[in-house]
Amino acid sequence: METLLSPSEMAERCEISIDTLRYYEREGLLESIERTTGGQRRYSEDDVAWVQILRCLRTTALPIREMKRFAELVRQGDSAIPERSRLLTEHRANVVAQIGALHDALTTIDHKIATYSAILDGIPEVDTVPETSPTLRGKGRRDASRT
Amino acid sequence: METLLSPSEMAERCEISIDTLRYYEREGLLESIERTTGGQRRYSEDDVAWVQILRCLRTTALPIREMKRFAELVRQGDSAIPERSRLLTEHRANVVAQIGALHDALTTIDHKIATYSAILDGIPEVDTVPETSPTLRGKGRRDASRT
DNA sequence: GCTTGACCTGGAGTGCACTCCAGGTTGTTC
DNA sequence: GAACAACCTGGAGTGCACTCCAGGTCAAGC
Repeated sequence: METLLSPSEMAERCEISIDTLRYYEREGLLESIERTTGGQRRYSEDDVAWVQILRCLRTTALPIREMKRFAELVRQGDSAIPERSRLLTEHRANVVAQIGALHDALTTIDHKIATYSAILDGIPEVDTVPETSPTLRGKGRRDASRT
Repeated sequence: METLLSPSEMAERCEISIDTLRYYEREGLLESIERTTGGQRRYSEDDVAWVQILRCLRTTALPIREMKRFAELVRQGDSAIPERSRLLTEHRANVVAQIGALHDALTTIDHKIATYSAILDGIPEVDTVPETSPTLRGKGRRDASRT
């Protein structure tokens, strides 16, 4: 009753290329994929779930090397759950840090965009320290924003 | 009165390697860096500010190719502000998408960690659909979590 | 049973963003 | 003025995560 997926179906389902699927298998991230008598791969729903975890980890920039380690721990069964938990918890901190860094960058980008809008709206020098005298500084600069 | 920084000072200040600084210069991301009479680089505060923008863009995965385009637009002065604004606004959407993807991944990771904790605490089968009968399914599986 | 598209393998190639190196020059400190 | 670290250039090398390729096999429709 279980539906098995051909490579192209699997690729579409997981939003990943067939080549990447084979690459992951070669690297040992994917194992014991069923085959037809002719030797063609057939992926199960469990395989889909596992690839989705792999994708989640890749999205969050876990290196393939670490994903291999995780896959190895999964192979070891329940006895390796504490170690798997430790690995994911450590990685979680990285993800939180990444989100933080992106938030900071977003603030910078928003500030820059706001500065551009201000300049386009004719409000002068929003991005720079106001000059205390009308003296022209900075090598005779003419532009409202250097960047 | 302006303090100029040596390459190593600049590297430390911007948290970037000297090699990367030179690489950026070669690629045209950094321009008209001052030199001593002997030919050694001296970086200004403006250079620091610009490198910090570059770093912000790299943090958010803007490709070097796009950063070059942005640098080119900056070189063109105020007339290119609408285009710069457009570029950053487009990129902003990517950053927001990245943050969203990381949030989703974080949810998945947290769920996984919670499952592990539940297993370690002895609560069975939290990660899977409860069985309607005590029949053992899934190829005689013995582990509480497949992944 | 023939066509045609999907799939197989091992291995080579790609793009990106650095990173390192050799061989020489500069600048600071004693 | 000698020693020695920091710097210079052009170019080669690296690590990562795919991605592509050649040459052959499989399977579904007509």
